[in-house]
Order: sequence, then structure tokens, then C-alpha cells
Amino acid sequence: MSAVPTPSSDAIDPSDALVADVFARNCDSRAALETVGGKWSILALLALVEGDYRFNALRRRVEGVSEKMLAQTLHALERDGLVQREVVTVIPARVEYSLTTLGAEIAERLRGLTELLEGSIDHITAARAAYDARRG
Amino acid sequence: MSAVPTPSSDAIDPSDALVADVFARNCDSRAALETVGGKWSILALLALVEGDYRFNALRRRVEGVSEKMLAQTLHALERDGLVQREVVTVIPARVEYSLTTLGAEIAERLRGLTELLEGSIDHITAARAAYDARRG
DNA sequence: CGGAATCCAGAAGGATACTG
DNA sequence: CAGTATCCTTCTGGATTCCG
Repeated sequence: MSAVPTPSSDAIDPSDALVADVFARNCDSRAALETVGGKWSILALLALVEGDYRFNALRRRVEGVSEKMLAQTLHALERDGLVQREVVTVIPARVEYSLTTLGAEIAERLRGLTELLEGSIDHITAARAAYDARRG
Repeated sequence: MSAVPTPSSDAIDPSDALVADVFARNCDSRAALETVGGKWSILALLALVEGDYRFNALRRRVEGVSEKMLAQTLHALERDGLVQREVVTVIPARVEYSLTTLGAEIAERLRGLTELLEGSIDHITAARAAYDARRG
């Protein structure tokens, strides 16, 4: 391999001044990546691609998530501007969650990734079984 | 938004037979997604796009990862068939890590996602600051 | 219904030391 | 160099309860 612009030299795409390397310890990009990459964040974003959701509907959609974790996840996503939260003050309360423009872009990539994963699931499962057979 | 087959009614897109839903609790896809989405997995895969790496070189590239976590991460990725581990029995020992074909495909998507995130970092940071200003 | 707060078990993860 | 093993700390995350 090593078909790359020499990782040692910093020949990153010159048209894009912003390097903001995710490999750096205290990089904002890495923090953002962790927000998105979280166990439940991906599923929440993926669900919201289907359309808006209310809290408990989303909770039902994302099987296995606890109230606490969903709330926490949605807060983080809202904070980073990926999800919009709209409160309708009626009784009983009603809160709609939807993707922002940025959130939709990101979710789209995640969908691509997920589809690739789903399509490769047989391959992955086989590799896993083979590995476990070799070891323990 | 809501440009989708009505989430409230359960009219899942009939044109797309493959659901194999990541939303299901015990879905293999979800497990695979978690392997890939892990905090260090993304960074390891991203690094390996640049070329092969040896253990300690990779450790240096992915700032902040501990020996334990890197080893653990690489094991998981190898197990799922995303990373190949090649041992060269010399002294001192030498082990090369590289992406498999599947690993490369996945890493490519991750790179797209990361670049989008890096490009949006200003937006995200601003949203975050605004949110924190409103709340605590 | 939406969600904040508390409590607590268990998993994640880091530092260190030791082996091949 | 490339790990494994051990210990110990931190934090995730579930269950429960209460409030708007």
C-alpha cells in the first residue's frame, strides 16, 4: 500500500486550508466525530432520515435505547446543530425532532455506510466465525 | 423535511426489500456498526487508508490511544475482516496492519463523513456555543 | 407525554509491569 | 517491537422516581 501523499509530509489538499486533523488529540473534529459516532447517535440520525419523530416514537423506533440515553443523545445532536428540537406546548406535551440541513447531510453518509455494512454482513459474520474458530 | 414514506403509518418502502434493520435489537448489522463506530476504530481505519502501519507507528498516528485500546480495537477490526494482520517473525518482532478490501470500502465512507465533519466544524462549533449560551 | 434527577452496577479505558 | 496481564479509576448507561 502506502499510496498516499506521504503521511509524514503535510501535503494535505492545498485547496482546503482547514486541516483540523481528527488524529490530533484536542481536535474539534474528533469531538464532533465522537458525537456522531456514538452508539445511539447513528441510529437516531438514521431514524430521523425517515421523517420527524416525537420522543417516544423515536424511542420505539430505536429498539433498546433507554429514555436517558435517547434524551442525552438528542441533546448532544441538538447541541452540535444536527438535530432540531421543536416544542409544542400542549397537554400532553409534544416535542418534534427533525434533522437540520447539516444533520441530513451527515445522516445521508451514515446511511451509505450502514447499507454497505448491511450488504457485507454475510462476509463480516463469516470472517468473525473464522476468527473465533482460530482463537477463542 | 419528511421526504419519506410516512414514518407514522408503517408503510415501509416496498421497492426496497432489504430491511435487515439496524434498528432491531439483535441485529448483526448493528453489532457491525458498533465495531466500526467505536471511538478508536474510526481513527484506526482512517489512518490505515494512508497505508500500512506497524503497531507502534499506528499508536503514534492516532494520538491519545492507549496500547490496550489500540490492540483491542485492531483485534475487533481483524475479527470482522476489515483489517489484515501480517506477522513478520524477525527480532525484534514486526507486525504490519493493512485494510482488507471491505475495510478499504468502509474506510472510504468514513473518510467522506470525516471530511464533511471537518468542513462543517465552524458551523458545529457555532451551534455548540449558541446552545451552551442558552443553557448551561 | 416529555424529560430531569438520583442511584448504582458494570463496562470502558488508562497506567504499569512483564513476556516472547 | 508487539503485545498480554493486572490493577484501578472513570464513566456509561439502566431502573426508578418525580415534575411540567
